[in-house]
Amino acid sequence: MSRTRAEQKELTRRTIVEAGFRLLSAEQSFANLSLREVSREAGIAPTSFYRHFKDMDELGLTLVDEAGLTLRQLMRQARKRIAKGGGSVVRMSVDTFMEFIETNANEFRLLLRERSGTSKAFRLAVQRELQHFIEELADYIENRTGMDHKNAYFEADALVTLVFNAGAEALDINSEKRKMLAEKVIQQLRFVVKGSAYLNNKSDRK
Amino acid sequence: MSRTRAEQKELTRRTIVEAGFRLLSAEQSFANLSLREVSREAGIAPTSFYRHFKDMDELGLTLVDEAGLTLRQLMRQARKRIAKGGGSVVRMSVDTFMEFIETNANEFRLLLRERSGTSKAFRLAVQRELQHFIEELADYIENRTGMDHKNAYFEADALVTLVFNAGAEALDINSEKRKMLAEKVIQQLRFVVKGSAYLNNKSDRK
DNA sequence: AATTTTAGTGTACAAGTGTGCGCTATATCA
DNA sequence: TGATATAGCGCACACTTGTACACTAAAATT
Repeated sequence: MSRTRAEQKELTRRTIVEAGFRLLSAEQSFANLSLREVSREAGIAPTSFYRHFKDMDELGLTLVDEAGLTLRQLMRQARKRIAKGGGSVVRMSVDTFMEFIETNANEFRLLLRERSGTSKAFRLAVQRELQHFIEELADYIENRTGMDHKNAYFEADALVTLVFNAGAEALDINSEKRKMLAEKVIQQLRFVVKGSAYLNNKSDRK
Repeated sequence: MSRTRAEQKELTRRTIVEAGFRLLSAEQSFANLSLREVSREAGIAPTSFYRHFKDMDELGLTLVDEAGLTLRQLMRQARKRIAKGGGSVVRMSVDTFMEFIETNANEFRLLLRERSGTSKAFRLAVQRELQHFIEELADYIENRTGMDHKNAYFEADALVTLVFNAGAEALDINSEKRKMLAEKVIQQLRFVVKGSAYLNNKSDRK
């Protein structure tokens, strides 16, 4: 059993990470979260924190990674559902994303805020997560429509930007207004898709 | 001269406001700015701060208002230039906005960050500033194209969202990459404009 | 000229912070 | 079994923070 010790360590680490997520909310961002606060929530001594993370930044980057992972998993799942023959790709993706925001509001808030936060490392980490979606979507568009890579990328970037921003808006409104919001973003995505198709049809199918 | 006193007060108030702006940067946001820090920068005693603002929140809202005002003035100026017969409306507006971000980076950062910050009052204040542009643009589109109000609004919202986000991206890159960025956002705006026009031509002109 | 108002000051305090240091218990290794 | 490594703890320290309070000088009012 050369494991019990490492296991225990990993367990405590998880406790800290989860304490971190638990403390995020509309009123508290990671930036104004203190090492002592996290330690308290995790039920460990402040100095024990250092056994697992060099400092709060290291914890923060871990949280960003995990939030990104959660989002990616959800979207992959959605893609499976789409492939299996569900409805519109656009609507399905938007719905999935909105679902993510409702059930993982604080994870999303983390990404949203740190994308423009004061730590360059954080900003880059979030950017990387978004880039992931943009490139994947760009490939999909490129294959699907045959348009050149650059324009496919521009289109994908616009789509992700619009959805992400709608997500941010969703955080502050009640479920009544969310219907209107969903309608808005879907229409906006249609604008982009149609506009891109129109501007790229030098010799294309519909 | 029943003024000297009120004048002096207003002067000190300005000093505080400007100290606030001066302390904002890529590395420091308004959220992690302390009352004492601002007072120090303004050259007054911490307790004197209260003669002008109830608390840091009140100062913050003032800063948001002023940043919004600056942006609005710049855009109004741009519109005049456009009316006088300059080039493309889209390119002109984007150029003006990008200019704002270069010469007023910290004002923009303030808007960008507080839009998703931990204070609802701040978020609303920024939202109000953006709404201003969206509605103005929506009216313009509605008059220009005759499309219905809702779709004009959706289009305007998408355009502002895309430009604002490009601004956020611009903050972290060198002027070499900004060219590519400008190209990207302009193309994306074209997507939206064309797509919107296409989807709304039940009986329209070009 | 006497009185009142007020912008700005300095002191003080309680609360919170990150982190260095030395200790303990116990899992791991030789 | 004896030696070693280490996760977790408590204490201590030097800082920073917001703000209450009593004060002063001078502008404004009477």
